[in-house]
Amino acid sequence: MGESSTSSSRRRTTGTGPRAAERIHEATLELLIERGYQKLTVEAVAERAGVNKTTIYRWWPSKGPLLRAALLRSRVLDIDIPDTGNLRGDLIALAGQMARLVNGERTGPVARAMLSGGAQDELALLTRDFFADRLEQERPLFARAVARGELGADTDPALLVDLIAGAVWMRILLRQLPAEDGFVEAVVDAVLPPVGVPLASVEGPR
Amino acid sequence: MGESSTSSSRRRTTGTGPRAAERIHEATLELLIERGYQKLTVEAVAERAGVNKTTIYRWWPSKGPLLRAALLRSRVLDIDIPDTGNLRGDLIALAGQMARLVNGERTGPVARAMLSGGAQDELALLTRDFFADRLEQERPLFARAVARGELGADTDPALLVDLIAGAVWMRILLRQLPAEDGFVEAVVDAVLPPVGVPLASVEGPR
Amino acid sequence: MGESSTSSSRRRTTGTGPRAAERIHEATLELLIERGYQKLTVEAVAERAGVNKTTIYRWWPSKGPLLRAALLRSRVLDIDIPDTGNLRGDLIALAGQMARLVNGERTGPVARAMLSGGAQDELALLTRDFFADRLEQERPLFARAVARGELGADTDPALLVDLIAGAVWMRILLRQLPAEDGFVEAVVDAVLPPVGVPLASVEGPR
Amino acid sequence: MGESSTSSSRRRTTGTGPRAAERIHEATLELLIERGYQKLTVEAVAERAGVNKTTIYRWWPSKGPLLRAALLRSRVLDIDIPDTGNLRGDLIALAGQMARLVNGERTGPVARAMLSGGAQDELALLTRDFFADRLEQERPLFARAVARGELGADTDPALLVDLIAGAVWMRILLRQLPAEDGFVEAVVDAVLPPVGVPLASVEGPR
DNA sequence: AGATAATCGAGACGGTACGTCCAGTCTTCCA
DNA sequence: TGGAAGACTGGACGTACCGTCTCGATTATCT
Repeated sequence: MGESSTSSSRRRTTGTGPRAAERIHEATLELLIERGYQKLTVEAVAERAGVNKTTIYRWWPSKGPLLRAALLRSRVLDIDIPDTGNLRGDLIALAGQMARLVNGERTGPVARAMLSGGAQDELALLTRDFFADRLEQERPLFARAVARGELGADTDPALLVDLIAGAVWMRILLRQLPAEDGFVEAVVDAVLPPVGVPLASVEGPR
Repeated sequence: MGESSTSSSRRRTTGTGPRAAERIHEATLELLIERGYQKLTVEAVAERAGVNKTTIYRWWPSKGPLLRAALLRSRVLDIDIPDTGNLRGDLIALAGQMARLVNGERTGPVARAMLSGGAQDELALLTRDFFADRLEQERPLFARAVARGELGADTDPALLVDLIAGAVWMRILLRQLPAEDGFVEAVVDAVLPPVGVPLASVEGPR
Repeated sequence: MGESSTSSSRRRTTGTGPRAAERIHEATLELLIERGYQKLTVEAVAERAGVNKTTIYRWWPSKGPLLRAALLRSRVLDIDIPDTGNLRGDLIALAGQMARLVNGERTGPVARAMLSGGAQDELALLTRDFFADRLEQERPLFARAVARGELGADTDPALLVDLIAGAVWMRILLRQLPAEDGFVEAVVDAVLPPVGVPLASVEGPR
Repeated sequence: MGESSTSSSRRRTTGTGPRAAERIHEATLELLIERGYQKLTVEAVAERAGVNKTTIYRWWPSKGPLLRAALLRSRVLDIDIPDTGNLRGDLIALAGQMARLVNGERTGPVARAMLSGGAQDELALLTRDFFADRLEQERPLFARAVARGELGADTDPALLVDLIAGAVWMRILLRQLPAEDGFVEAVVDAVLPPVGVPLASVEGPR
């Protein structure tokens, strides 16, 4: 709005990034998908984007921040907060999204990159923020569940999310096992037993 | 066994690895701890081990397998299967071990390395096998719980383990949050709700 | 003159140089002295002069002409034609000036720059003109000597100057030897033996 | 001798330089001649020599030492000490060699390079040593002249050489004037006046 | 105690990418 | 509307490691 108030040709790029920012971001993601985070090189990004290497270094100090910017500008990390009317449905939808993120042809490499660089590298910030943002976006979902009486008011959403997301990432990326049918449901049900219906298998005293 | 059938000192090294294997493994782990997986270089390992670079390449094709060998020879990835007499205690002990593995000064870098290289790199095998081995070792624990009646016979131990381990790794390594007191208990209790008490009514401190 | 005929403030700068010409010249000479010709960069000059690089490139095509302009505006290359009353005294004074030019803290780098760029670079013009100008200024000195009968009318001043200057530059800049006491006198006397007074050391038939 | 005493295939290269030293030296000189010292790049040398850039950097720290090595291995800087039977003839021959060195199609760029880098750069050592070596080689020439009685025993050969060489370099490289016929003779005669004839009366063609 | 493998070290190499500096050009804003 | 600033392409820098190769020198077992 205010940006275009004075003149249609007002500066768009200043402070924002290089003129070829979009091509650079695209090239970055393409190469991430093709080669993985470790083999992603600034040099290759520059070449594919048809841009000089120095242009990239002028705007991003290294591979990590570059990828971070590319991911933020893209929508691959966006999530879609479900609202199915009940907690179980919402969580299953969420878990399904995660499984798809982690498995997807285009998104899987991104998830892997978060593992690769996320624990110590320059990507650590991205990873932390990604999960933190997700959690913030998911809070209303849990608030609705509390309002519906499906969840105690003192339940910690972070814990539930960590359990579900952790299981999905663990299974698919670290264990490298396929997520069979019913996996996400099983995960959700494990942390969220149907109200009033004890797990059929949990008969004995625990 | 068969190897030493003829003589106690007979060909310890042939086909097994370089003479300086031990120094190489030590150097590898030291450098992993100091620099992290990405900045771990074969060249530095060779130098610190006082060995020629070619010697390392003669025995391991690259960084991943080298680190794999070093980790397998070390005991840092070993787990200690608890037997506290009840499932909850066992799982809390297990989760505590995981948290320590992931947080420890010497073991944290190893865990991070598994994330770094584990999802696609040459370390993927190590990661997969590590978690698979763990699960195998943990099976008796679950068998005891089933025998005690704490768990249904059809419960999938893998799911429980993925939930617990996933939450721990997610929280500490990806979210990069500290594991506060009570975290592991909360994780275990979340997947293992008090008997006969529907989740929705569990308002008490978890 | 003609420039200010209409108005005192009329286009002082047009065609003359950038507004910050003085700062740029100063910065150029400072950096030449600090770093030498080869490491003198337009970029550094711009930064030190507090001016954008393009401003410099608008006015001078490259490093050489820039330095040339800076030197011409400064007085470091000026010479002072001596008039001691006799040729030997004049030449010794001249040679002394050269030695000081070549050795001086502020002027030495300039002399070195003329060597560095003078033989082929963009500074070649400067170098050629510098020595040509010098020679023109020195001609009266030789004319006086001829008038005094100290020199044959057909003596080539250029040759004498080349011999003297060449020896000084050679000794100090190329051989990189100090100019000891008596050096300039020896140089002058070698090309100009005192009339009728054989060099004390030149006894034998030459 | 001792090197080949044991076996014909004994190591030839150790400590001497890269295997492709000769090709590298050739490429260096070629490029020096084609482009001049300033535009001589290690990268281009590597490419022309069919060698990787790192190979060059493994052996020489930078352009200067590389060129120095190339020049020393080549014979372009060699001089040929004349022995014509009299001092004047010897000096004229020497001065002629200098003029040819400085003017030659292949040697001129080398001389220019000595000016370019010789006064302060990494080539300074080369320049200094080149002229020092020359002088040492020329000493016998002057000794012969002294023995012949053409020169006083206390004459400083360095001074004569500086005068002659200085004049040649000055005239051709700095003044950028051609060396007309008779130039070297004039130079020599200027520092070596005809016996018994005071300078002022030397009217003849010089 | 030698013969014979296996193993190692030293030295060098081509190659990729790094991150940086600087040259010189182009585009865009501002006074 | 011309001067200045900012962004850009492009070339080279010098470095770190990669993974490979050759060749002689060591070890360690075998007979």
